[in-house]
Amino acid sequence: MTGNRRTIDPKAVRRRIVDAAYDAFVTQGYLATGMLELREKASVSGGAMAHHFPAKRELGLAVIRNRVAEAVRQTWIEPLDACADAPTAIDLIFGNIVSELMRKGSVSGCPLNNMAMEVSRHDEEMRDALSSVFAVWQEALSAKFQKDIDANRVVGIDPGRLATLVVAAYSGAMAIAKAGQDVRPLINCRAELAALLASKYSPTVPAG
Amino acid sequence: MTGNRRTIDPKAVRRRIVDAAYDAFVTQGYLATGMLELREKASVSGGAMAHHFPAKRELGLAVIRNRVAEAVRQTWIEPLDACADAPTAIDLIFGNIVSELMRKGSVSGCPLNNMAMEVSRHDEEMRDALSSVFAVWQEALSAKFQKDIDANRVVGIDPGRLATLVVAAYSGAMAIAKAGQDVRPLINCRAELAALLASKYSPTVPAG
DNA sequence: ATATCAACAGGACGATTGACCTGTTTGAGA
DNA sequence: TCTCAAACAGGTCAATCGTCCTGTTGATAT
Repeated sequence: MTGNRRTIDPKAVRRRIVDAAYDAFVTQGYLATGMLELREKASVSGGAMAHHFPAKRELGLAVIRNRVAEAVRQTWIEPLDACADAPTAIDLIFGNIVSELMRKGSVSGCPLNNMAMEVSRHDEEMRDALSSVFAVWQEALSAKFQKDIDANRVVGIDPGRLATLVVAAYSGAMAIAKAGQDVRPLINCRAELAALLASKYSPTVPAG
Repeated sequence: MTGNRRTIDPKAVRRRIVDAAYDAFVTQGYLATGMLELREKASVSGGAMAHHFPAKRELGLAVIRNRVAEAVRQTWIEPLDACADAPTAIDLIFGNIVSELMRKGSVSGCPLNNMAMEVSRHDEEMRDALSSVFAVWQEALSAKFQKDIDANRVVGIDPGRLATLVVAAYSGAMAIAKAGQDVRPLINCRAELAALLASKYSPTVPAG
């Protein structure tokens, strides 16, 4: 019996490491997570870890560029493309997040925001990677607003500025929700943003 | 010569430590700051540090309850009390922050947000302390909106919900600004919030 | 078959962390 | 004046950090 044959599968090993790192970085934080802890979670030896990720910061960069960027794409950009207009998409996205948080029972925060707060001051390369994810997110939202303008669904808005506000409101609401372990900030921001967008999308005139 | 007389001034020593800790926690982060580093910055011995703060988390709690809460009070609650109405105050506060950040040339982020992201998942007592600062902040803003309602300056708004949106937009904009080392997210959110509040404070009627 | 290198195992490395120790000095009350 | 607890000095402690080492296995090319 040669049952303890060594399995050579670099892609799978690398994926296990990055998966474990993404989960740990998002829930516990980058600095609070040790390489030894990740080795155990991913069930890889020190040699394998060093082979794929000689330094922790390379693992951090991989998590940002692969997992965090993908998470933003899935939760925000895809629904944006699927919905008819921006307000519908934004309300749907907030609803999805709120539902999932209530199901899990705890608020671990926005992955992008979590990592950005912690590492952006220490490592310029990570900061750039995180900043570009924010930029992609905001530009996708801005483009959606622009589409609504082109389709005459709305007039008199600044797509870029409005996109910044939505992204900021989401990130901030998630931060407050995380600090209080309470989803209500997200619910409140969802309602306020919906009302704000509704008033912009349904034209009004001054009454004075 | 007895020139090296030991100076006994517990209040001053404690204040030096907390000052150094607040500065370091806000700019570098809680976990990224070592106790030895703080001892050097505050020029205190290991014995003095252990006497005043036997554990790091007690220092963290002191920073949150004394310095972070005070910072929020000064930058947000005081201008809120000084201004005629909420929109004026909010625009002033954003303007102050933007000016100071442009003067400094770097964005270290919102002190409350920075600490909340990092420690709220590890220490329940710190999380409660941070959450209560968020609550005080939001309630002060909500009370100001209520005052404006009582004074007939505005109608048809939900003070609590609107306060949540403003706090979230500020926190989130600061997070994006920090990640990109760029004040424009704050400028954009300032403009959008000003427009939003202006439309709520100057009544409009549907035009369709 | 043999050479070769990526992939992996297991552990050791120095550095640094937060905590805490014993001993000394100071100021205030008895 | 004497006592004693608070305040402080200086250094040590085990634990853990991230990194890297040597050695072995497996797949691939020739």
